[in-house]
This record gives sequence, C-alpha cells and structure tokens, in this order.
Amino acid sequence: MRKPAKTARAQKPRSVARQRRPEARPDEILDAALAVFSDQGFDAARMDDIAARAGISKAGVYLYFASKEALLEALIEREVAPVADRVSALAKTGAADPAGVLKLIVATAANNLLDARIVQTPRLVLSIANRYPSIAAHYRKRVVDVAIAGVEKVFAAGVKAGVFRRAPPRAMVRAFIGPILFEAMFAHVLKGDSPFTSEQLVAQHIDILFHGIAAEAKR
Amino acid sequence: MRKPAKTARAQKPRSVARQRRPEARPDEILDAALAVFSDQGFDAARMDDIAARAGISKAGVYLYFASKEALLEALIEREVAPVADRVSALAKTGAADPAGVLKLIVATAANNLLDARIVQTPRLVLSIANRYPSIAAHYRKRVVDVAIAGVEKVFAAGVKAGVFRRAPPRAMVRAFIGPILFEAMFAHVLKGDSPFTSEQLVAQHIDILFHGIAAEAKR
Amino acid sequence: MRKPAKTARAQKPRSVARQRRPEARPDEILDAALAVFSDQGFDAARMDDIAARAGISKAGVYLYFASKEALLEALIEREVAPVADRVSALAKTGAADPAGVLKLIVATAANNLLDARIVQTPRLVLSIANRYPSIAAHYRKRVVDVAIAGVEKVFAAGVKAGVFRRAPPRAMVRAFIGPILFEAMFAHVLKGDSPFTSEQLVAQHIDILFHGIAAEAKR
Amino acid sequence: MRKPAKTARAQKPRSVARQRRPEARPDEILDAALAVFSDQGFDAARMDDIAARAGISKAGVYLYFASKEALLEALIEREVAPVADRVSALAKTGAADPAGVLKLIVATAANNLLDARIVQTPRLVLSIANRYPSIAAHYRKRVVDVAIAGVEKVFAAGVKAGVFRRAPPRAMVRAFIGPILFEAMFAHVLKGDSPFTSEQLVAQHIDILFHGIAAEAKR
DNA sequence: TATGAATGAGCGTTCATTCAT
DNA sequence: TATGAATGAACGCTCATTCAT
Repeated sequence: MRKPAKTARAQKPRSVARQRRPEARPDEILDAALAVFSDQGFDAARMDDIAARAGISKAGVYLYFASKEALLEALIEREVAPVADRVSALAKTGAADPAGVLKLIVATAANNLLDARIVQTPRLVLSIANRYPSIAAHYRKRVVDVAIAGVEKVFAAGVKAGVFRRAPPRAMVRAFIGPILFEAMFAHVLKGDSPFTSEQLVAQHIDILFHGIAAEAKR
Repeated sequence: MRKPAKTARAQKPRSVARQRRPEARPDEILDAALAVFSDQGFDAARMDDIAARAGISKAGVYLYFASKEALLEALIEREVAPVADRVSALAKTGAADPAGVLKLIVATAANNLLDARIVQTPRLVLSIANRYPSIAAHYRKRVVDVAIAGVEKVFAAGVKAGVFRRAPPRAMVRAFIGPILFEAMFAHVLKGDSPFTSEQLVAQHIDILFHGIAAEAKR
Repeated sequence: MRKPAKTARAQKPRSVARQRRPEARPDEILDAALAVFSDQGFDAARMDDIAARAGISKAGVYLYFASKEALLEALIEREVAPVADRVSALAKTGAADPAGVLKLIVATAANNLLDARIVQTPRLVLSIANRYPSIAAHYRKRVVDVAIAGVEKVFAAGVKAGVFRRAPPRAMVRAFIGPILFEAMFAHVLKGDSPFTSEQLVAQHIDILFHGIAAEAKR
Repeated sequence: MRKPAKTARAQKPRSVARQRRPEARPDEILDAALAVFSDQGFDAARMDDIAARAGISKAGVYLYFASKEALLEALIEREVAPVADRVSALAKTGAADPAGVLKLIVATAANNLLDARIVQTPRLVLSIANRYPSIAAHYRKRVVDVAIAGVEKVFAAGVKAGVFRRAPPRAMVRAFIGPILFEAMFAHVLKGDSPFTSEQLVAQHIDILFHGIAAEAKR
C-alpha cells in the first residue's frame, strides 16, 4: 500500500543504483517522521530533526515529500493499512469461537496498544484531528470503524451463539476497547505507573469484561 | 530599548470599546483560549488569535496569564478539575451505598466527558504531555489521580460490603472510566456518530460494567 | 506550527544577489554588528539592522552566531583579544630591555586603543557588564587579565634589573594603562578633542610615566 | 538647579498639601532612575522598576517626566552640577599649594570615584553617548572639561611655582585621572579584585604620578 | 540524487506610553 | 495627584521551504 507522496517531484523515478539503502528512503523518512511526530507532536516536530533522524539532509526530505503535511498524510496512510487489515482478519475468524477470539484480540492489543510505538499513531491522529479533518476521517473509516465493526461482529456472533448476554454489541465494543485505551494513554502518555504486569492487565480486563463487577449474590 | 512606539501615531484616539471589566477578563480569556486551542491545537494556536477572540490586545492576555502554558494550566483547573473534585466528593459519600453512588458517578462523568467542550482539555493535555511534562504531571495529580482515587474508594467500599466482586479496584476503575473516555474521543474528536442517546449510553455502561458480557449459562 | 509561509508568495523568484561566499560571512556579520552596536549600543541594536547591514537576512545571522550575545563575544575575540595577545607577546621579550619593550607596548596600545574602532568593544562590554556577567568575565580573562599580566611581567623584570623603581607592579600597570583608557574614552566616546598628535601623546605618556611630574629639586 | 522635566504636564503646579513627601517626588524618582539605570543600563531599565523603586505607580512617573529619555536627561543634569561645582571649587584653591591640592583631590576622588555610586553617572553617560550626543556633550562640557581645566590650572600653577616639571598640563591631567578611571572601571564594572586598600591606592598613585617609575640611577 | 546555505513569515513575549477613573 | 488597566509596536529567535550547486 506504500504511497510515498502525491507530489510531482516525488514521483520522479529514482532507479539509479545507490550504494546504501537503494529504495528504502521514503520508508526511512516516514520512520523518522513517526518517531519525531510522536515525540514532539506534529507542530513542534522540526523537519531538521526528521531529516537528521533519517540520516539525510533537510532538503533531502523534500525530494520525497512535498511538505510537512504531506509527510503526515503519508505516514498515517502507511500506518493505517496494516492495523486495519489485522483487525479485519481477526474479526473474520470470530464467528466460530467468539470468546476465544476476543481473548486473543485483547492479548494482541495488550502487546500492541500497550507497546509505546503503536499508540503513537492514534494519539497523533487525535491531536491533529480538528485541523486535518480529512486525515481524521480517513483514519476513522479505515481503522476505527473497521475495528469497531469487526469486533461488533464477534460480539454479535457471541450473542447469537448464546455465549454473550443480549446487549448492544456496540456497547460491548466500548467496554472492550475503552479500558485498553485508558491504560495506554495513562501509562504511556501521562506516565502513570501501573502496578500490574501486562499479563495481569489482560486477565483483569477479560475477567471484568466477561463477568462484571457486581458480586454473585447481587445478581 | 524597544523602539518607543512613535508617539505621533500613538496619539490617535483609541478610546472606542475600551471598556473596563476586570473581573470578567480572566474567564473571557480562558473561553477564547479553549476555543482556539481546541480548534488549532496548542502549538498552532496563536496568542494573537486568543486575544482577538477575547476582544483584547495580545499584551492584555499577559496581564492575566503569564504565558501560553499558563493558559492551559488554568484551563485544566477551570474545566476539568471541578469534575474530578465532584467525583471525589461523590465518592466520599459512597460507603453506605457503593452501587448507587457508582451509578451517580457514571452519570456525572458521562454528562461531563460526553460534553464536547470538556473533552477538549484532556485532549490538549494528552497532545502536549511529552513536551510539557510539568503540565502533564499537574493534570495527572489534579485530575486523573483524584478521580481514580475517588472511584477506587467506592469500589473498595463495595468490595468490603460484599456488593462488588473481589477484583483489583484499579482494574475496576479502568473498566469504569475507559469506555467513557473512548466514547468521548470517538464522538467529539474523531466525529464518529453514536446511535445512542446519552441516557442509553449510561445505562449500557452500567449494565455491562456491573454484569459483564458473558451469558449467565456460561458463568 | 509556525504558519507555513504562504507558498504562493514564496514562489516569487528571489534569486537576485543571493551570492554564496560562506567564508567571508562571519566577518561581514561581525563588521555589521560592530557598526550597529557601536552606533546604537548593545540593547538598542536590532538583529534586523545588523543583518541588513551585512547584506543578509536576519535568519542568516543565526547560521553563524547563536545569539546576540554570541556576536559580542565574537567581537571581543576578534577586535581586542589580539591586542592583548600582542601585548602579552611583546612582554615575553621584555626581560632583556624592559624600558625599551615598555615603550614599544605603549606605542602598540596607543595605536590600538586610540583607534576609534577598537575602543568600541571595550566600551560595549563595560556597558553591559552588569547584566551579562559571563561576557564581562570572559572579557576580563581574555583581555584585561592577559594584558595586565603581560605588562606586570615587564615591570617586574624592570624592577629586578634595577631599571624601574621598586613599586607594586599593579600600581605601575594602572599608571600605564589608565591614561590611555582615559584618552580613548574622552576622544572617541565623549568626542572631546585633544590638541596633540598620536605621537605626542605617546611621548608625553612615556615621559610622565617614567619620570613623574615632580620637579627634580623637589625630589 | 533642579529641572524636573520639560513637559507641559509636568510643569502643572502641584501645590496641594500631600501627606507624605510633599515636594520630593521628582527627586525620589530620579534617585530610583539612577539606581535602575546604573544597574541595568538605560535600555534594559524598565519604567516599571523605576516606579516600583520610587514607590509609586508607573503612570505616576509620567506625571513628572515626559518620557524615559527625559528622565535620563534630568538625571544627568541633576548629577552633573554638584560634581562640576566641587571640581571647580577645588581647582580655585590650587594656586597656593599645588601638590597639596592634588593630593587632596586624589583622596577625594578615591572616596568618590571608587565609591560605586559615583561611577555610575559617568558610566551611564559613556554608554549612551553615541545615541544621545547632546547629553554626552553637555556632560563633557559641564563636568569633564571643567574638571580638566581645573586640574590643568593646578598643574600649570605647579609648573610656574617650580614644583612640577615643565610638561604639558594636559598630559599631567591624563596621568592623574586615567589611573583612577581605570581602577574604578576595573574594580566596579568588571568586578576585578584589587589587592590594595583605598589608602594604599591613593599612596601608590601619588607616588608614581609624582616620581615616575624609572629608577633614580637611570635618571 | 543530494545538500549547504539562505530566507520570508511568524510567534511568544516585553515595554514605554496612554487613558478612564 | 495617582493608578490600574490596556495596547501598539517591537524584537529576538525559529522553521518550513527554496535554490544553486
């Protein structure tokens, strides 16, 4: 799905043999951009730093991307696809064993969302959503909506199979994703310290998600 | 020395609309700041715009707030700290009827976080947390920690009273706040549309939080 | 993010007179800085004016010097440190003929300090010494202390050789440098006019420095 | 000689009985201005600080002085007169005992010039001389020239009386004032430390000024 | 393809000065 | 006479972007 940039200059074929990293430049630049954007935020990120991190000159960045904004668009585009695909794939396998798939997803999410690198793109999108609504919309459609739909499908299947209670799948999705989002933001962004290991977090989440917090007697 | 501001021009009458209402000023400025910050993001927001929106000169802003950062800090205090405090206050009354109080808290939190205006400040804080760790820390201490502590207390009381299951209060908190955060970000930042009313959202949340998603039979 | 500098306007050709002579730049900038600082004083000098005078953009100055202060420091190094070094070098050759070397030093110092251009830097340093103690300290170490030490050495050698009276070298230094400083400030800063030529000044200074003002009979 | 300001508004009679400091305001303000100008330099001095130091509001300063520049002018005017007068007076008494008077002047100067408060005005004048040539010229005429002329007269008398050698009085003046200026600048402004007491400095200065540095044998 | 040099346009912040009270 | 509030005009410094090489 790579799409380095939309600019005329960037599409100029760059085929001649180069010693190092023959074709990888755009990707290296995007890697650098992700790192710097995540660290500093889009506005505070400096093209200088991105270039330095990519190991090229500042002007060099402009050979591949027309502007800082283009960099942002291309970056999110690149980060979006794999996540969306993974989510879709997982969801498709959910009909057979909804509970099992859910647990799998949580485990995956724990290893992903709680991994500092992965939260960065959503966080970046949230931070620029107002100013670049098209980027936000794109992200929502390609990632969030797909994910929600996928997980909803799993829940719906679970309900149908009698594994889950008859509650709005959408609400289930919220109860499922929300806590993960919270933990990620709190842990990585606000630097709060969690007293639990990743495994414990997953277990806790699944437990409460499945059984709720009310005591048996109460139910 | 700053060049002395050409007296000739300075003598042009500029008395129109220079009303004096010192008491309201800080709030007007914060209103403007919230609007511009929300719209443009913290970095892209210009003090000029904030001032213009507040109807005063740029220098006027500095009569009330020492810096751009100070504006954000004041916003935290004005916009979200009260919510945390309210939650905390509610929590203190929680020993008698933990479940009832918890439902109250959900309603309060939902009505606030689902308010498009109030989500903006947390969102801003999240977006600059890396670069202004002191603001992030202030936010965590003044808002997140207060709210978490309050809710944890209710959970602990509920567990003691046998109303809630014996699960880590921290995990309960996550299951409690996470979905609200998710809904708020999804709805107001990513402009996703929810098919439910605010009341439905609260009811759904309470339901799943208390009883989980697993079917009775499964348990 | 700084507003992106409206690309439309930025595409207007601005190639005229954008010559590249990187080697000469720092010196050209320092020339301009000296001129503007001398004319306006350090504080009132505007980076804009310095840049304009150097024939480059304001931002261009920052390619070579990190700050306004750095310009002044560089000026100290370029304008007056060499004089101190020259004095110091002369002083090293002083053991053989202290009186002769001293006269040489007077001539050197007089030719330099009485040069309207060179007095400017010490004057600037004096004027900002209170607020930039690090610059003052740098100046003292790099210029004043070096010069004093050099001259003291000559005096000490002269005393040892029986050529000079046994008086505190420090006092001799004062008697040596003071009048030159006075003349320089009077002539170039206060624009007072001296009835004497440079050669006469040197001769007068040497004469009185060596023999004092008291009449023979009086001694 | 007081001349508070040249502005129309400042001349408005302020006669009504006021509780504190009935007539002293302008002088208090000038005191404050001298302190702040000396400490920060003219440009960096803030009207706020001057006002605060004078114990009134910033706007209050403008009731007595039309501008920062007017403050500078009035200040120097005020500081100039007494010094000039003192110098003149001393010089007039010099004909009888030139050497004695000179020693007296040095002692006075040592107690004055070496006193931090007194160096401030000359230093201030030097720092703004280029931008306010009229102030510099006024200072030169009223203080420096008068002082030089006065001391020259003493020297001339001394020469005539056979007490001093036949050397240009102007050169003698330089040899006389220069070292004092140097010590003052070096000690107060560059914060160099002198190993001598005030009395020693005076003795050293007189000694070398009168007898020079050359050894007896050499002469 | 690659970059060092250059800059136009800003931006946060400051301050001398004014004015309503 | 006195001041708190307000502001116009700067100013140091930055950075995305361009261009000659």
